[in-house]
Amino acid sequence: MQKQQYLTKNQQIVLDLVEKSSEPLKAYTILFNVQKKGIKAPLQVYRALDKLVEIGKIHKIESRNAFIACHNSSCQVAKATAFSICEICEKVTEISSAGLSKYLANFKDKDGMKYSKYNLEFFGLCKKCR
Amino acid sequence: MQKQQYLTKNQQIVLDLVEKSSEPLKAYTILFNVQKKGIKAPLQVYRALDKLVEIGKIHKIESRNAFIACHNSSCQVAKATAFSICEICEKVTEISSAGLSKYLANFKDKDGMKYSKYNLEFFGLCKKCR
DNA sequence: TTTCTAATGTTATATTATTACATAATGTTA
DNA sequence: TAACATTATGTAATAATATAACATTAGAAA
Repeated sequence: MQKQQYLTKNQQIVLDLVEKSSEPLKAYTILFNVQKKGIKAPLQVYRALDKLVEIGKIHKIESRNAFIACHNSSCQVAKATAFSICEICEKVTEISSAGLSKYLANFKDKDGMKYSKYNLEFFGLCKKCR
Repeated sequence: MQKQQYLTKNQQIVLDLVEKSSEPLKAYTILFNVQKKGIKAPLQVYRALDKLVEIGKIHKIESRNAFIACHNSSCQVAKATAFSICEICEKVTEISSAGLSKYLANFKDKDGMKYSKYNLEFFGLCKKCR
């Protein structure tokens, strides 16, 4: 097999669910919701999630152990992600700011090291919760 | 009780261990290493960690579920953290860049929202692993 | 067709984190 | 000091998150 061209059945089932959701979903919430589609075990979910993250279709919100669909058409690979997270209602929004991504992509540390990947999570209160 | 002034026994034991470590430690690794000091249960470790994170003495590396001592004297509160993580050797370094922290502290999203807190994790290869 | 690789299915288990409840220690207020 | 409030502790049980191991299947390439 060369590079996988289409999503597999399990990957598509998981992606459909995550895309329909307005909030980040946890792995076991996903599992519960796809059991009627024939996915029975955690590992089947985690494997689909791993692949979907790898190809940039979804992102993991690390501080929440939850997964959200990518809403940034330019994320073909999961390598530069930024989110805002409301500390009250837990609403999560993907930030797409050209300025921010440019700044971070070019950021060099003291040793002049540049990075191939980053994940940024901002916390605060969303409009509604303020 | 007012604001706690000194660390408690368990907090100090956990902090000592994390500060001595050259790499991020996982909660159960900490537990294993402090059992000789009388800490017996996971919860005792997690409670100490929670407090230490809250007061900024340590930080959690979210993508690794591990804890590292703060090496940035200005981190009195855990509200603005940035790390570089080597994807091969897993070395983690806290980044302290005035430029970066200023940029992120002032970052506003499309709605003009500013954030009270952020966590940024950069990934790449460290000097040794390149 | 044979081979290679990726995906699947399944069971079991490892790892990470919290709930619940009882007790002790310390600070606050009357 | 007594009564109280708050924070920390100890302990057992369990919940939530994630992976290992192994057998099988499916599709693409040689």
